Amino acid sequence: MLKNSEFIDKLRSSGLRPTKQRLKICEVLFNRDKTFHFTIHDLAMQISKQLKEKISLATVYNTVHAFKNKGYLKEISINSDKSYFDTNISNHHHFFDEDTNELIDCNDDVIEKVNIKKNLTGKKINSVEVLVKVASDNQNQN
Amino acid sequence: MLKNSEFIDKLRSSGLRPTKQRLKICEVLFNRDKTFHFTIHDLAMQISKQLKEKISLATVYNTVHAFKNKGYLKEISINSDKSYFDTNISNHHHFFDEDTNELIDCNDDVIEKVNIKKNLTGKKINSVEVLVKVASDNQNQN
DNA sequence: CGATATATTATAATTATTCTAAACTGTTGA
DNA sequence: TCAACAGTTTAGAATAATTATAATATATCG
Repeated sequence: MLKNSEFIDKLRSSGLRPTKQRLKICEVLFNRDKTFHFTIHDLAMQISKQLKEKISLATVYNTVHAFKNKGYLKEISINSDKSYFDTNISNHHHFFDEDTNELIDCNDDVIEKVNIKKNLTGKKINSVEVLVKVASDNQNQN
Repeated sequence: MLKNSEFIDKLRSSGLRPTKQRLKICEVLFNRDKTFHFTIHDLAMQISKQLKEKISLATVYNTVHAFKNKGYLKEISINSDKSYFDTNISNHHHFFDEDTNELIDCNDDVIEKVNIKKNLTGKKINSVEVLVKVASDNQNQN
């Protein structure tokens, strides 16, 4: 659970002024105990549920991207029509439940460190993401 | 290098009648030595480059999805505005070059088998995909 | 070949995301 | 405190990938 001043710090360090709308976004994103996996649509829904007024989608997109660029949010590689983000920025991987389109964190006890033994010359590794797609045992998906 | 009759088999087993357009799609997809990573747009471009006439995008989408569902093509999990596919359907992983938006296969000597030590109850693992995002060493991306 | 079911196509519809320009607000300095 | 300015918000337009539609064309099977 974070305080307002922490949200302001997060915004300022991302190059954004603290405004009413952005503070609300921070509250929905960061004022929680557990990791939050979301799409922009999810986030906008939660915000308008909590506020009477709506926040413009453009503002949500801009703020989320600023946080992503600063490293306060992680974008997750899934092939989907939407982009998924994660408030857990530590190095971890995911299950993706194809039945429910839900993302679930993989803890350390699920996947051990993936070792990249060779890299492309002249390139730097920015991230290593493992996605484990699962589905109900008694039906064929895809 | 495959023959026309092999394309017809592929189409038939995917539940599709062999038509002129679909055979052309097969040729572009499967008549090659090396793995082909592509987006629908890439594929449509290559086809119209090789033919005088254009194939409707709808046909390309439908055919690619039928092949994907049958397992002749693999969809790759990347967060992008487009979907990427791979003609290499064996179990393997990828580098994604963020400078060029290019996908490169990881051979066995790059990543060893990823071991999933625990799975969600009642779920079956459909795939395990590792994506290694790289970028030029002397610039900051993202 | 002829009948029928399936394909192709151009175009419209849909959806996520980005862009735009006008109205609004936080900030800074007097 | 207040004015001026730079940065923000917003609705709505623009863009781009993908899917749906419905009329026309083609493959298949007898």
